[in-house]
This record gives sequence, C-alpha cells and structure tokens, in this order.
Amino acid sequence: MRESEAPESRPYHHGDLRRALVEAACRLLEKEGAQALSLRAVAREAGVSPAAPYHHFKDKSELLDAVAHEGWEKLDLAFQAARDAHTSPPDRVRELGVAYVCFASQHPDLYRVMYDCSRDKADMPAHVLENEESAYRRVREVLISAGADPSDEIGLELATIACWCAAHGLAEMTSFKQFEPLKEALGGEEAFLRGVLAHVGVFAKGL
Amino acid sequence: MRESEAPESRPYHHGDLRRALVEAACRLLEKEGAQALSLRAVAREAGVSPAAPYHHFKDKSELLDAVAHEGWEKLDLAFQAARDAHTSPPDRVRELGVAYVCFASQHPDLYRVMYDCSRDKADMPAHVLENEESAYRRVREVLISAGADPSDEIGLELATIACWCAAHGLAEMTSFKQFEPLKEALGGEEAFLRGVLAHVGVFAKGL
DNA sequence: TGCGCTATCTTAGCGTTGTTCAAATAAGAA
DNA sequence: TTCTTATTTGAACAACGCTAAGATAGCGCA
Repeated sequence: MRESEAPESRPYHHGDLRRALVEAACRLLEKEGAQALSLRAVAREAGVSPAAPYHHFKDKSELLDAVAHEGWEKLDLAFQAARDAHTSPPDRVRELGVAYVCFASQHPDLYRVMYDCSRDKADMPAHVLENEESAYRRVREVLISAGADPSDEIGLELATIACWCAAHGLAEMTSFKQFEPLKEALGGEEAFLRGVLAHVGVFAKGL
Repeated sequence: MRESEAPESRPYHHGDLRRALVEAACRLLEKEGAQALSLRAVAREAGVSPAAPYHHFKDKSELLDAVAHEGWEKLDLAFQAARDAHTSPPDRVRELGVAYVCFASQHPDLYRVMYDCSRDKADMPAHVLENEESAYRRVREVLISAGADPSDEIGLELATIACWCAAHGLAEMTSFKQFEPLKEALGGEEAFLRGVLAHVGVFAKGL
C-alpha cells in the first residue's frame, strides 16, 4: 500500500520527472546562472541520480532545448501583452521590439540558453519562425498593418528579419558596460533601448 | 653550445609558446569547430603538455581572449578594405556593414569566440569600442561623413549602436536554415545580407 | 669555468563533467 | 501470484579545467 498520499502524490517513482527536471533547470538558471547549468547539477536539484535524466532526454542538449522551449513561450506571453496594450500599428511595431529586448534583459541567462540552442543547430524552433501564430508571423502582421506593402513578399520578409536581427543584437549587447553612461544620460535602460531601436528603419517608421 | 640553428631556432624550451598556442587554437577552430576548442586539445595541437599553457595564460578564458583579439584584428583589416574600396559616404556605411557580416559568415567559429568573450564579461575589448582608431569609431566617423549631425552626440551614439546591433544580430542569424529559400530567391547570401541591412535606418540612408 | 636563480615545461593527480551499462526497483497486466 | 515493461540507481569511463611538486634549460655572476 502507498504511504497515504505523499505531498506531491507521486504515482510512479517520481511522478513526472521530465517536467521536474525542466523546472529544476529553470530554477538553477535563475539562481546560479547559465554556466552552472550542468546535467548533474540539474539532477541534483531535482533530487535524482545523475543518470536519471537520460530516460527522458537523449542528450544534455535535448534538456536545454526543453528549457529554451519554456523560454520562448514566456517570451510569447510578453509579446501578446505588448500587442494588446497598444492599438496604433506603428506603436505596436515599436512596442514589440521593446518587449523583446526587455525580456532578454530581464532573463539574460534564459535568453542565452534560448539562442545558444538555435545557434548550435542553425535552426530556430519551428513554433517561433514557421507557425501561423509564431512570434515571427506576429511581427510580420504588425508590419503590414503599419503600412508595409503585403504584395512585396520579399521586402516584407527582409524587413521582418531586419527587425529580428536588430532586436537580437541589441538584446545581447545591452548589458555591455560601455553603454552605461549613455543609459544614465537617457534616464534608464528602457529609454536607451527605445533610442537604439528608433534608428532601425522598421521600428522607426513601420516600414 | 647550441645545436647549430634548429629549424625554428628555439632559444628556450619552445621559443614563443604563447604565440604558438594562439596559433594552434586558431588552427583547431577552423578544423574542428568551436566546441572542440579545449585547453588540452590546444596544448596537444601545439605539441606540449596539458599544464604548459598555464605559464602563459592564467585561465582558459584568457587564452580565448587572445584568440578573440586575433579575430578582432582580422575583422579590422576587412573593415579597412571595405572603407578604402568606396568613396561615397553612404556606400561606405553600407559596405562596412556588409563587410562585418560577411566576415562573421566566413569565420563563424572565430566570430563566436569573439562575441562569447565579450558577452561573458559584458565588456567589449577596449580597442574595439573605445580607442580613437577603433572599429566603433570608424562607423561613427562614416556616419558623420554620410550626413549625420555631429553636434547631436546622443543621436550619433544611438545610431552607431543600432548599426552594430543589427550587424551582430544578422551575423548570428544568417546561418539559420529557415533563411535559405530567401537567399536562393535573391541569388546568394550576400544579396540577402544587403537586403536585410537595407531595412536598418542607418545603413539605408546614412542617418 | 662553475654556481645559483628563475622561467619554463612535465608528470601526476584532484574534482567535475557528459555519457553508458548492468543491475535494482516499481507499476500494470495476465 | 508472475511476467513485462518503464523507470531509477550505482559504478564506471574518458575528457575536461586546474593545481602542485619536481625536472630542465637558459641566464647572470663569481
């Protein structure tokens, strides 16, 4: 007989170890940073042996993929909030960019895992770039509603990619020490981010 | 007495092991990629014991810093060439960006080491951002000669950073598989890069 | 010349990592 | 119950970054 409802009511050895591992990894990521995220440390944090994760993930990289997936979903929430908070299409373009870079600035280690996963495979997660409801498509749609010519498919694609590249570059560079005086002069990081994005065509004028 | 001029005339045990290690690291980087760049592998490639590098570099990261330094100097050469190949200021702005991203595309593993070093310390190498002859200053100068208002210091700074961010983002994303159809439609990677950069304000119109 | 000093390099070893494999364990089906 | 399967463990391997102690080679100075 089971010992009368363990706190988390684990029907199996651990319940859902896969989920527990991803959560432990996220916890570690916030507490200790990205360079402390070893497979063994994650197993330790989840209270399980070093070999246990291999029954749920083929690789360390596959666990990181799952963490990254979690990250993209959180980013998607921020995206939705930014879009819903503004009605004017040009505002929406700008605020989408700001939301993106702010997310990266607030979760630097998570963002690093997210992009390192993509970079290693030269491949973005399908639901980010390809889906109908993907973040990429969302940017594209907002660009159209802000005045971009929907019949110029190639131009539209290039503009969307330019958006994304500028946001990603800024996301990785905004923490550089050299920019701190400028941030202070502008009254905070967000003003700095807005200032930089304003010099990227698509963010500046919606086309 | 010395044994009559050994091939490389090594006055000491190895001659200049520091330099030899950096060169071995660069060789490994091209042959095996960035994830194969362990300290022990570098020592092996240089024909020396695993502990030898520690007399020339405090850390593994300090060796990588030296490799990155080498990379920034190579990039600087490409920058100079791009600037000297064009006379019209707007052309120069554009070609600087293209040269930057092309360099990253041609030496992806080196570029990765270069940026990972900066990212880990949230700090760009001094000679890249701060010096008078730095790449950053070079972009700034070209922006001014292309029509940017030199009295608007903050605006100029923001525009330069926007340049840099877009170039960096594109450099890291240009290898993504999802962009391949678009590259083909445009007739090659360079056309793709130019197309994307054309949607970044500073690259597009020099301001 | 010979002696010591110091920088350089090696050998050996520690603790950690990613990964594999055989054995142990528990859940569900018969 | 017993069999089967999914899950977890424990032990081990190779490779890693790094350290400490000893060997070696070049240099200055008597």
